[in-house]
Amino acid sequence: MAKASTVYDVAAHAGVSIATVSRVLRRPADVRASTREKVLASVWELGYVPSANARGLAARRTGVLGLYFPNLDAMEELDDAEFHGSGLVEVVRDMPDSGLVRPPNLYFDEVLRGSELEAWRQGFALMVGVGRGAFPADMVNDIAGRVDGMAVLAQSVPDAVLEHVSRRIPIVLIAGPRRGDDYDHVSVSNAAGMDALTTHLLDVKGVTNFAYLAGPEDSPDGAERFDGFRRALENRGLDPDASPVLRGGFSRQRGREVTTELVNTGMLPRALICANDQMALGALDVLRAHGVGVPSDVIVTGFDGIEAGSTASPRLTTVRQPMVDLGRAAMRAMLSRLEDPKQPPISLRLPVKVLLRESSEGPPS
Amino acid sequence: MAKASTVYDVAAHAGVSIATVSRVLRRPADVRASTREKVLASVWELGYVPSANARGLAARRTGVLGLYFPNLDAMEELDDAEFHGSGLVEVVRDMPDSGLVRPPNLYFDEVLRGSELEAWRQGFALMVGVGRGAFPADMVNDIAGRVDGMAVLAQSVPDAVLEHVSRRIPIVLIAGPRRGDDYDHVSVSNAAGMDALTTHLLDVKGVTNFAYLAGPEDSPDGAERFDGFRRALENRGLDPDASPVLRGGFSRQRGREVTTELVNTGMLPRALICANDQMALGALDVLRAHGVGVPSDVIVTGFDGIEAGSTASPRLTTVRQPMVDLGRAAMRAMLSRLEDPKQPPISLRLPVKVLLRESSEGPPS
DNA sequence: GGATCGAGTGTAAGCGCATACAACGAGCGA
DNA sequence: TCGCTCGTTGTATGCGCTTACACTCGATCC
Repeated sequence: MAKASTVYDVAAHAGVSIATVSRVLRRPADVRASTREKVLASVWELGYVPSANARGLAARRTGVLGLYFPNLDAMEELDDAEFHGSGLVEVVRDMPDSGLVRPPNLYFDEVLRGSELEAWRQGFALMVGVGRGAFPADMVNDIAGRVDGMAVLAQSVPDAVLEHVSRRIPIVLIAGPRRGDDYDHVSVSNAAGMDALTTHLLDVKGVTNFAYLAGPEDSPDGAERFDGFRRALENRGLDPDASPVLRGGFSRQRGREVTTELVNTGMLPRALICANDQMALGALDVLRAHGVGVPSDVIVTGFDGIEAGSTASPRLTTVRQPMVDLGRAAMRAMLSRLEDPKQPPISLRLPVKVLLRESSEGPPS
Repeated sequence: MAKASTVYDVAAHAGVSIATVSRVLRRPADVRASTREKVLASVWELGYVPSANARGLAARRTGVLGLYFPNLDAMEELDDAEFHGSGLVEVVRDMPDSGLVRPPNLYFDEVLRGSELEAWRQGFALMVGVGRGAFPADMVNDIAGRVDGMAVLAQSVPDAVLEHVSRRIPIVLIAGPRRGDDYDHVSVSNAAGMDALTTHLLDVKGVTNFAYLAGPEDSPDGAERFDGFRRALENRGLDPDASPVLRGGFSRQRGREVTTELVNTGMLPRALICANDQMALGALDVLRAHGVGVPSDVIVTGFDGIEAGSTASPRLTTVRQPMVDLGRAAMRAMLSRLEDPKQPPISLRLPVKVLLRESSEGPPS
């Protein structure tokens, strides 16, 4: 690493001009085979790796797509304790509530994988940023300066900032509400999914007595799901306002708290509809602890389709979101916009899948 | 996005020179307050976002750290079927083996999160790359040209390529074997962890009859774990070669297959030690299906500490790797190398934690 | 055999920014 | 009052690459 070599070094070493070196790397067909090999040999010998900065500057494109997340995991609060463990190994008894579980498989992991996959397929690299700290807007700006386009997760960026950076690069919104026709937008069928699930419980399982465990007030996805729930009831002539609605916070812990309330007040419904899987898992925790049978006494359902729901017992009935596809679709929309900036706004709704499992259906046959 | 504005536009609009614009953004304290505000107003009005390429070129650093993974998920094989679903919602009965489960929470997700966190803390952005396709080396090269330093997951890059790019930027190896003193290296105490777990089984549970479900031949981590297993037996005067060793492939499916063999041949041991959690979960699947009690008849243990292991039933005894910390440590090592290129090679071993759960200990008290 | 053509290569002009250095003016001490 | 310093701003250069354009030279054509 003494001093990274440049096109000039390679050109000198191979006895050609820098333009030829550049051509060998960009459009090898334009160079005579013998020259090409000479240059490649020099590249290898000098350990030459082209600077993406210089290339991007000259070519007016970076070849990078960006993905920006809000900081839902609050990981910045981790301290450094683990780096200073006393020894190499520690043996502990891990009780169900030890808090030793690892960070859950977040929504984001899959969106990220999908994004990376699609970006790669199209020949782009992917840059990720997580909004946290005092100045998330700075991070957005920073990323915006590094990429050819950026996908942004719902509500994670103030409108003003979004508008600012969108003057430089195309922006794609993932999930959340559509914001007018200003940005391309990909999301999933939240309402239709919750509607279908509720309708199944109404029609097939004959449930009429519900409680709804809602997400935080400000979640647009949560709101859409709730709408779907209400719509299903209305379609069957039931009064949607008759079902108690408990406000949660999308966390397992909040699911536990709210369910505990329900148990303590003796107001357990026949079916507990949760706005996401985490809360539903929290509900299962509490119901099991109180000896309430699921689904015999209470049916529990979630939304998202996280892995933990499929290994819980009973396995959790849920609505699976195509999160990987969400990421892929976002990148596609972005590239399509890059190709044709003047096309009309893209707005994509990805289909969801209701997964009926033992928390609503009973033991598998 | 008509045309991204530049320093020149901002300078003209604010009636200052480009140097002043640059200063306002880089070292605001060097500029008189009134000028600063004038410039910032222009920045905002013009939707100016500085080009990281130009900045990086001029400043000779990118402000980006890289993370490179091998493609263990084989996700590129996904096709586009899901994009063409017939409707918005589909309702399906999801049996335990429907294959509808989502991609597992990979090792990588957490390494990635840790990396991003630490990079952010140090004021860097993170770029990720997954090796796949015909020319993974190209991807490595591409990333290397974009970043100030790169962390690489075990065995994912050929030595020659590694050596090539390491002439341009510092490289940190994550997990896997150390390769001489050429690179900085962070890993976990695989052997010590497996040793401690096995020793617990020997001393506390009184197990003497083992079978070992090993990973693929070429996994250095797998080899270290196996060494730990053998070491524990030797330390207690047992013959390590007496325990049958089944070769797996680190996948749940392989775990199932191998365990099925064990069941069919009636050679079930008292304890089945698996080289990772995925295989252990596969073993649990099969044992449950055959009515074999865990841990009453057979004790099962894993390695890694993935989330699915903590929601399985019985919950899986395992050795938890600090994967998030692994990512963080890699970034730290990189930055430390960046600060002082001449310091001696860094080699870090992170501690692991043996988590005793119901698959070895029986029901919680 | 000279004009024409095309493949292959070189020349040179930026791309948008950071920054060393120069320039300038106001405040200061002597 | 003169020269000096310090704070503030402008000028000019270069970071490493891509690419339009010019150029060379042997092959082709009439």
